[in-house]
Amino acid sequence: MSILDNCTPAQVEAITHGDGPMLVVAGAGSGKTRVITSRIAYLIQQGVPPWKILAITFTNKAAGEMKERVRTLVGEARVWVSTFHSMCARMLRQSPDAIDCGKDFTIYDAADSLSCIKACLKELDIDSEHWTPASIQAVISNAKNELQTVEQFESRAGNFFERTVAKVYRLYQARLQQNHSLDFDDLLFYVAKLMTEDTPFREHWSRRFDYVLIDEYQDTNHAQYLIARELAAETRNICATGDPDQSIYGWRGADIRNILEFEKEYSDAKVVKLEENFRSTANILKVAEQVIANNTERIDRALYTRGEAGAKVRLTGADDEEQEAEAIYARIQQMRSSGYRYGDIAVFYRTNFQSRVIERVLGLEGAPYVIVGTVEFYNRKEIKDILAYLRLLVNPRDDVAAFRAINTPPRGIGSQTLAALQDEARRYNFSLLEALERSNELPGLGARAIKALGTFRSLIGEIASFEGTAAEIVDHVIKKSGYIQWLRTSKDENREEREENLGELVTSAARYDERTPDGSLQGFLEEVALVSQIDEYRDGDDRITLMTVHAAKGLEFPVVFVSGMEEGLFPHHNSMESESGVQEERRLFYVAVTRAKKELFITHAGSRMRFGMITPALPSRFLREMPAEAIEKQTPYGEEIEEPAVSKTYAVRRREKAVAPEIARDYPETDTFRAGDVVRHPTFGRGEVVECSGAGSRTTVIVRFPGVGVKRLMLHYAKLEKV
DNA sequence: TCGAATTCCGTTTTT
DNA sequence: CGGAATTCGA
Repeated sequence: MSILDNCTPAQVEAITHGDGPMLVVAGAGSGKTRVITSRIAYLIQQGVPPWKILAITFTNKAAGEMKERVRTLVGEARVWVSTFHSMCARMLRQSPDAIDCGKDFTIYDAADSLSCIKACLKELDIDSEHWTPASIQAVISNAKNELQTVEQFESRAGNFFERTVAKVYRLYQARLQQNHSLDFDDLLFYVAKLMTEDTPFREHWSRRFDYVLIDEYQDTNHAQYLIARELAAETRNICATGDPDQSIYGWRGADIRNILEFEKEYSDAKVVKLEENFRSTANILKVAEQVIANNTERIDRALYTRGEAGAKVRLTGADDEEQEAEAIYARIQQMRSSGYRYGDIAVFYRTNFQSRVIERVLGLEGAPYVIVGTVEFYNRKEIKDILAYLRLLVNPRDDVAAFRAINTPPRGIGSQTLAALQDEARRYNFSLLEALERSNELPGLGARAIKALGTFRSLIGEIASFEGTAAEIVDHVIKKSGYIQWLRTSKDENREEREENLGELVTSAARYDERTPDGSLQGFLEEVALVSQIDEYRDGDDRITLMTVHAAKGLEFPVVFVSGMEEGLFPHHNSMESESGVQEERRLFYVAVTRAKKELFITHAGSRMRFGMITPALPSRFLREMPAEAIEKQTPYGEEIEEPAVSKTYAVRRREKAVAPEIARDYPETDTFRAGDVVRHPTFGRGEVVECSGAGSRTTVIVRFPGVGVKRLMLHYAKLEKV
């Protein structure tokens, strides 16, 4: 079978493009991934050595699948297919002198980085009400993505907040270096710096590949843009593919200009547009296209399909999230009776917490499902605990790991002892473990503490001397550290599940050993650090897939549910203040809709439990942007709602009075209520305030609604009016 | 120092 | 509501 079979002329044009830069602007469902894999196969057929081809994908899962497809097409596996992050880690490890700590560095994930930042804040005695460690982390992350060094950031810091962040950035970076650790952003940061400023490094890597292909180019940030550009500098055979309408990572530093200005960067670039959609029915595509047309910051283009109209997109308003989940379950069963399998079905949501209700209802009903993301496997407490020991074996200077391992399970090393140890380490510029080595002479410690430290010291020594495969080491650590014994005797209600997870960790190490014969514990840990949520997900099982819209990027399902379409949730509060924020949310919705092949259900709830409180919500503005002729409105029970063509409401079932889907207003936070006030609520009607407590955005009002009951509402969300 | 009890606080989205 | 941080008694 030829690589070009069943391809459209535009696809063939992209696949067979010769040398020189090329931009493939590919709409949703236009066969973009297939074009890239086919192009790789084509290049190999044309005699390009496979090891001279580099393909960069967005996730490791996509990388694996792409490699597999190339193998099927031309029986070749020596192509380098990887994500930016994995690739950068490999580049740094292959260049021993590239960074100060050489090639033996540990990769900190977001949680490790956060605890490091917390430690820095503590050390600097910064304790602000207003700035969370996470917000400081985000600012530092953005700075790194923009390639701002500590010095540059310091010189640009204007206000008090920025100057504070600058201090943290400096200390954080120093700690990372001392710990021989890199966070996610550092991987890109260092490689981008080296590619632009270090001649030997650049020369080596820009000659390494003859062809560079980058997928999801619309989601690259500045550092990634530079890395890609320099990697392809020698031959200029760069092929970028993406879709500006699917740019959904602006908050992470992704710069949509990278794709919009590709033609400026490469004036001789060939541009191929793939505008035929092969994935969705006409009705689904119509909904997607009409909604995205509301974005102003956009290149005008229209996708088309030659496929059938298909079923209308079904829109359902439920009273609350519980009913919404039940409605989804009911429609799922309906879909099954018309021939779909569980595995054909996906449920999307904007934020992770929404998965809980859906999960609960599906579980109650006994429907099989899999959640992609949420508390990912490697983020579980017990896993991170054991990983801390493993990381310490690979990199004894990893203080974040040392801090975690030293008293888990508890072995008599409390905060006092730990503080003394840290003082010692800081005074002599030691790592925590180095300070531990001389802990016998540590001043101000009691005999008990010294003994406890000695126990831990010999434990680490014992574990370090153990040799074996990654799986054997993991197993050894779980047992020797006393962790499993501690877990078994603990009162943790999830202890059995946790023990199973630890078993699963050994299994995954064993799988790594099998897959990577020349692997090491370090290799395993690196893989663990860089796996994404979606990488873990394997389709094929006959189960319903639950995931965030972000995680759904690049996937497709015959049946799709997009849930929680409410103002404040989708679009999300934090994005609603700016027009560009709303536009990114709209692109996100566009991504969600275009995942569907045959059947699309969109749902929203009139109220939702948030922070343990019922918070009312209006239908999302995006719902009003959908074309009426492609929509069918349904009750939560699946009955069609006959309504006038121009309707203002989506969610009226119980009450006759319509809730006007007007855009959420801002409510003055100071305008509080008192007991006895008579108020009106858009859903619950008239009521009397029983109690009002809290301040600012956390103000809580308890209201008794005659005939409805007593409700606890958050003033920030509740649209309460004084009567 | 430990662990149970209590309070606090959060939610975008993720490599 | 549910996990993390903090407090407090032993």
